[in-house]
Amino acid sequence: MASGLSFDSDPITLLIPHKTTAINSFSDNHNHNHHHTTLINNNMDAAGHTSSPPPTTIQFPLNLNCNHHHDIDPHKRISEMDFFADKKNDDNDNNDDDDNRLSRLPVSTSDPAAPITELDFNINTGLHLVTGNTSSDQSLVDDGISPNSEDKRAKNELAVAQAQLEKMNTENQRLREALNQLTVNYNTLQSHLVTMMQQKQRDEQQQSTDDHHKTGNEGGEVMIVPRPFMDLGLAAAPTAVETDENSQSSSEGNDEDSRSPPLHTNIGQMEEGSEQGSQVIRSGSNKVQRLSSSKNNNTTNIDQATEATIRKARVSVRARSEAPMIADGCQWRKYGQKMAKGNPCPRAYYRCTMAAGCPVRKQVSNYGAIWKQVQRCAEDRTILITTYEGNHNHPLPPAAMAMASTTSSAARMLLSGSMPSSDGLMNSNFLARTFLSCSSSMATISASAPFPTVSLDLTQTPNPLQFQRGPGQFQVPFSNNPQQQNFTGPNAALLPQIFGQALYNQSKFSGLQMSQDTEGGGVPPLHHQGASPAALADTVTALTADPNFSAALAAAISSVFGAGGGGGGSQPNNGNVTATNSNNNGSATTSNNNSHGNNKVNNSSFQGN
DNA sequence: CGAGTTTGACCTGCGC
DNA sequence: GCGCAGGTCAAACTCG
Repeated sequence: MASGLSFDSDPITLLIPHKTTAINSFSDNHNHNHHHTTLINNNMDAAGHTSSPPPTTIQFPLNLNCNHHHDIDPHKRISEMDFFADKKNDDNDNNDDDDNRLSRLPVSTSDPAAPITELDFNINTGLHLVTGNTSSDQSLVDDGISPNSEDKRAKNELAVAQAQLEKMNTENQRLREALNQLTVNYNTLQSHLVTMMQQKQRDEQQQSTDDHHKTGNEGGEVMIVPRPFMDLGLAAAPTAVETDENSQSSSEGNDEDSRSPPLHTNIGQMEEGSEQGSQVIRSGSNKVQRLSSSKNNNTTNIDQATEATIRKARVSVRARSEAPMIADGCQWRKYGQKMAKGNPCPRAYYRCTMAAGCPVRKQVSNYGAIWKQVQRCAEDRTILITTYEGNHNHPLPPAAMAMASTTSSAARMLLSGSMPSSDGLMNSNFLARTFLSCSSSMATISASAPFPTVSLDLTQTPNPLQFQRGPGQFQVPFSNNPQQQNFTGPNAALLPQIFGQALYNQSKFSGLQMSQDTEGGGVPPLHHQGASPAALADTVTALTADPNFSAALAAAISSVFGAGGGGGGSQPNNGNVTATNSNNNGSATTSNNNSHGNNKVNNSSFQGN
């Protein structure tokens, strides 16, 4: 089992020391690979012979010790011989050999009679008989009237039985593999089915949307969101691909082009700019609200409403940082600022500028939100709430992708509950589940108005011991941007890498889970690709059940976010990942302005973009 | 001069 | 219907 859950060089390797705890927590449920651990515990408990509660574990040492032929205890011998006896008796019914039956009795029952001693010895080394006995028996048979003829015959039978056993084992193995393969195929088909159903649903919605769009252009009042650009809930790779056709179909009469050059490959602004002849394309989100609330009362109201709800799903990341904005790997441009009621700090509105028309927006507010929620002290200005909304319609750097995947997965999980990850985003889904499973105080879901929101609270103070973990644990790859290595100490810029690392680890973990299932033999792999949400949840739960995991994860992230709070933010980096000196004025209301060198808000220096 | 930010005004939805 | 609050726009402003 220890080898089965080996995390190799992953930072999550830190789980290993606590693995036994986790193992014991769920080994009782479904993993037979853990019986070795259980066996050890039983043996330890067996010193008193009374403290081993479950009698079921008694059977497993027999299987586990099967490789040690010299350690066969009487129980094992009996069980094996009984098994042979049954088989032989079945065979003897056809062979009608009375002598064999008679000679077999002592063998099968391992009768402690005298003749059995030698036979017993042979049995103990019986595995060698499979290959060696035939020839030796023949040589013995050449003796003709040897007094040991019955023994020879018995050995011969034993060899045959042994061969049969091996054959059966082989076939059993083959069947097991077939079962595994079948299960995998089943899961794959199920995923395809779900994908196709979703695709069909989207197509239908798209069709109705196009109809609405046409009528909206005619009437000049209906604003249609063509496709889930801002789809946090159903963000998937195909979305970006499908964007093109949607954009082309909806690009007509788009006034958005007046502000930004037409870019038909990234037409996220179509989402907002469907109103023909409208002077100003305002309030994209409001349009979405309009879409969901009043305008679409034709056929697919429920679906539209659902999709609108999905579209408006938000992911709020609450972190502790002195920087005015966390670095999530994207370029942002501030387009507004508003004083929120009851919030002493204004809320800043950002729009993704990595691609023209990217619909992703985010709101950044300081402690105000928490102030409003729990009346926190005003000194706690390190609390930063970043709310993401929308889905990028362009390629993202790895760091940004990690964050985007995390947020979108969290939103998807919020909206879909246990939707199987048929879209290949199971990894991020896993991470989201991980986050949401880590702690109830770490992740909260607010389905209340106005929009369903997943809040990832990364402000929880982790276990201080987690910070003492050695290098290599939660190691953050800086290779994406060598310039970042100039930073000393943790930095908010590391967050995407953390997420990405977690994603990477998660993918490896899923792979391990797979192999574990296939090799365990006891548990059919029913949840390889997240096809079984419950099983996946079990896995996540098993992983996150270890408080050290959540603590370590929170520690890593909090250490990233809390760079400023912990004194690591000596430099006025202010969350700008770029290695250039971002002369952020430190104002709480204006974030990342005038980042000289690269005028983008942040994170623009990722390689390869 | 270009790019990004600031900030007042505007729009919209919602509750009373 | 009115007022409030959230969200957005765009002219003005800042900065390199």
